[in-house]
Amino acid sequence: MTDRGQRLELGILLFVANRALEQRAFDAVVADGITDITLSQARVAARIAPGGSRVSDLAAQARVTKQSAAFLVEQLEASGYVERVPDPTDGRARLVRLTSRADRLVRVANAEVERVLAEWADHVGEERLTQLHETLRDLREITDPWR
Amino acid sequence: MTDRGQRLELGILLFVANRALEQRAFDAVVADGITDITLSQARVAARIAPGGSRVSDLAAQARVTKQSAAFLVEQLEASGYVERVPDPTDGRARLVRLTSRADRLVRVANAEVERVLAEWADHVGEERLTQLHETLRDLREITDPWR
DNA sequence: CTAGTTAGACAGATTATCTGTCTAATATGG
DNA sequence: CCATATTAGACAGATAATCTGTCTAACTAG
Repeated sequence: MTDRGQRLELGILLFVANRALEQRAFDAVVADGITDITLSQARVAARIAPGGSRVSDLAAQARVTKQSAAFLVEQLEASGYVERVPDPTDGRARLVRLTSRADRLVRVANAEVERVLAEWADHVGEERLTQLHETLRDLREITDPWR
Repeated sequence: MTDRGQRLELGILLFVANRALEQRAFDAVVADGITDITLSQARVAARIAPGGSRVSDLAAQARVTKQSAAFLVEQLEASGYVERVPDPTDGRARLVRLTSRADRLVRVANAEVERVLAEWADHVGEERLTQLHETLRDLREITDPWR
């Protein structure tokens, strides 16, 4: 059974799992020879939508101020991983998009995430991992103001 | 069903849930009038074991270097939330312990976490929340080198 | 068309984090 | 018991990340 006292550790458990996944993906990227990106930059890059995202949205999703997000996007742009184009639907905004230079980065990171999830599935079973995912997806409805 | 593509978002989901919980707890502390602590400091403080923890252990659990952890502990000590005492079992080490000044902090944060978890249980059901917790606890065996 | 809001740029300061080095204490293997 | 290796944490210095506050241009709603 899971009593109240133990429940307080849920935050730690979420942190540990998230951090383990993130670190494995980032380490794989570095091991692949991609060393001109930091973990903070990668966190922002990982949140860029297929068609491009606004800095404000990235900031909201990464839970940092838009100034911080803009700073990281600036560096990603300098490294050539993203480009900023005017948003056709809003003259104030610019869309941040991944460039082709980011392809390898994305591929390597995703491959490692798949590998980690396979290990997780081995450990707790496919079904429980699926349940974990679905519960978190449902929780997002009340924990994430963005989307 | 949860296909492979969707699985890649698990990292984001873990992040969102963790961050939501952490932010709610921290906001509650600030709302209670406790403003002389930062989120980073609180993260370290939340990992101090009942009998005290070594800086090295806190660093490992918070996934930062021991220099970073030492820096945050130093500030927590200056604010009076923790004290450092020699570790009787190891002459090199010092144990970081919460002081009585931290009591209110801990109480307010824990109360808010309980509140958030009650909301989560309302949203996905007690059973699924319990499953979430148990799956994450099992995953910790392979994702957390510490403990 | 006016008032309010939003996107992002700019400036400046603070906070958090890292790498590298050092000393003292502990643990280990012969 | 001693030599060696490891560990805990302090110290120094540099860098990275983050924040608050302000400003302009562009959108939105009444």
